Amino acid sequence: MIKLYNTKTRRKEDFVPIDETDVRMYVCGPTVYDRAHIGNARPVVVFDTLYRLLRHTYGADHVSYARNFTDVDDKINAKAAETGRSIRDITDETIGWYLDDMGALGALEPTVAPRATEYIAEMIAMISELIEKGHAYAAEGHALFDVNSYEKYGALSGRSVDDMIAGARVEIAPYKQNPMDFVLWKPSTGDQPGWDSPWGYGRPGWHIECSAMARALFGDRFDIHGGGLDLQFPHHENEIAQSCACCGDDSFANVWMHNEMLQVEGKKMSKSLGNFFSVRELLDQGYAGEVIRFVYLSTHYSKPMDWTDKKAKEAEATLRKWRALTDGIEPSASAASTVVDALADDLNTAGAIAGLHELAKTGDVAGLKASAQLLGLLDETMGDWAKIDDVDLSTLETLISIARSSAMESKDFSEVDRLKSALLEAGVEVQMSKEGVVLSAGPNFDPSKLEGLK
RNA sequence: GGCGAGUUGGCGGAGUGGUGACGCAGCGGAUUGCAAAUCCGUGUACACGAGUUCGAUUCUCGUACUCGCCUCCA
Repeated sequence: MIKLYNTKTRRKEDFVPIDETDVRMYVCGPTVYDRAHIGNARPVVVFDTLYRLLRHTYGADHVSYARNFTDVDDKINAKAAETGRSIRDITDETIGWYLDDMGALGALEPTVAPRATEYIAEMIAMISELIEKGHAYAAEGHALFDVNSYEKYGALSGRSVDDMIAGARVEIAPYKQNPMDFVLWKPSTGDQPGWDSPWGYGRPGWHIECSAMARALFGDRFDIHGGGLDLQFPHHENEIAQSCACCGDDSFANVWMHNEMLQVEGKKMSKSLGNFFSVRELLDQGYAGEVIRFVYLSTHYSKPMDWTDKKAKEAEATLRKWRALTDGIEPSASAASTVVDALADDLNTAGAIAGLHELAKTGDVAGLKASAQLLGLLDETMGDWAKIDDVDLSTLETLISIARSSAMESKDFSEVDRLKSALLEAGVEVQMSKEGVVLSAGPNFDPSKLEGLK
C-alpha cells in the first residue's frame, strides 16, 4: 500500500487509485524559455521516482503521467523580442534542451507532454463554461475568474481571500471586480502570440492551461497532481478554483503533492538573485546526471534541500563503489522489499537509499542493482561516467613487482616507494598483498604522468 | 503584515510515545614492508521551557533561531 502526504488534506493517506488500470498523474512542467536550472529539476526527479514506484506497483502499462510544456508566456515573448527569433524556434529548442537535461538525470519521459498551444480550443471552451456558470466574467478584452464565486478558494494553501487582500500584494486592475480575481484570457497586440476568442484576439492566462490540459487528457477526475511548493499559491489554488467551479467540487486531483524548494550551499537560489545555475552547467562541470539524481534523492522531497559540492562528492563515491560492485551483475527479479516499502511510505527516498546501503553491506549485489534501478540509479545507460578506461599497466606491474620482491630481500623499500608514489600521483591505484601487486587506473588516472616511469 | 515549514551526533540525513537508522568523516583493531582497498569494532545527537502520560526526541502550548511562500520562479 502506497501512502502519500496529501497537501489538500494535510495528512499522509493511503493511496487508492480511481482506476487501478489507469493511474493518472499530472505534474506542472516548465515554461520553455531557457535552460532548466537545478531547482527545476527537483520536482522532475521526485515525480519521476513516484512514477517509477507507481509503475512498479500497478504495472507499467497502467500508469499515465502528464507533464506539460508552457509554450505561451510573456517570458517567451520577451526572449523572442530580444533575440529576433520566432517563438516556435525558441520553444522547440528549449524543449529539446529540457528533455536532454532531464534525461541525463535519469528521468523517464512522461507518457504525455502536452504543449499549451495545442490546447487553446480546450482552454477557450473551459473559460466559456466558467462564464456560463457564473464563475468568470469578461471585461475589456480579458476574461477573469471571479474568486468570490468559488467559496473554497484558498483551501489548498490555507489562505482566505480576505487575508490575501490584506496582504495587499495583488495587482489592482480597473477591470477586476475583486483584486484577487485572476486572468483566464488576456488581449494580445502586435507581435504577441494570439488566437481569436469570444473575448477578442488574445492568449490564455497561465493557470487555465493546466486545468484545461489535465481535463482534456485525464477527464474531470484523476489521481495525483504534483509540483513545487512555490506553485501551491497561486497556481494550484487557481487550477482548483477553475476546475472545481467548472466540473464540481469532487473533481480534479484527489492527491496534491508538493516538493520543497532547493537551495545552493545554504542560500536561496532564485532568478532574481542570479545565483542559480542550470542542470547543463552542472553536467558540463563534470557532475554525472546520476550523481545529481542521487543527491536529490538523499533528502525527502518534503524538506528543503541544499545542493552542496560536498554532497555531490559523497554521492559520487557511493555510486562509484556500487557500480564497481554490480558491474556485470544481472539484477534480481524484483527490488528489495525494504526499498519498496520505504518508497511506498510517502516516497521516503532517503530511507530507500539506506536500504541500498544495507544490500551492499550484506553482499546482495543483484538485489542492490534491481532496487537501485527502481530509484533510477545504477542503470546501464547512465554509467559511462564511472567507467574506468581499460589501461594495460602490466609492464609497470611487473616492474614494481620485481622491485618489491628484491626489496623484500634487502629490506630497502626506497625504490618501491618511489614507484608507488609516482603511480599514485598519476591516479593509479596500487594494491600490494602477499599475492603480489595489482595496478588499476583510478578515476583521476592521468597517463601522461607515467611517461618518465622506468 | 498574512500563511507555512524546519531545528536529530563533526557533517549529511531517516525514523519512533518505551533502551536513537543509515552514509561520510574521526578513532581503535585486523590486514599490509608502509600504504591503499577491505573487514571488524567504536559515539550517552533528538533547540529551549512548560504540559499531557507510568513513560516524549516523538503529542500539546509557549520561547528562540533558521528558512520558504504570499511577486516571474519548481
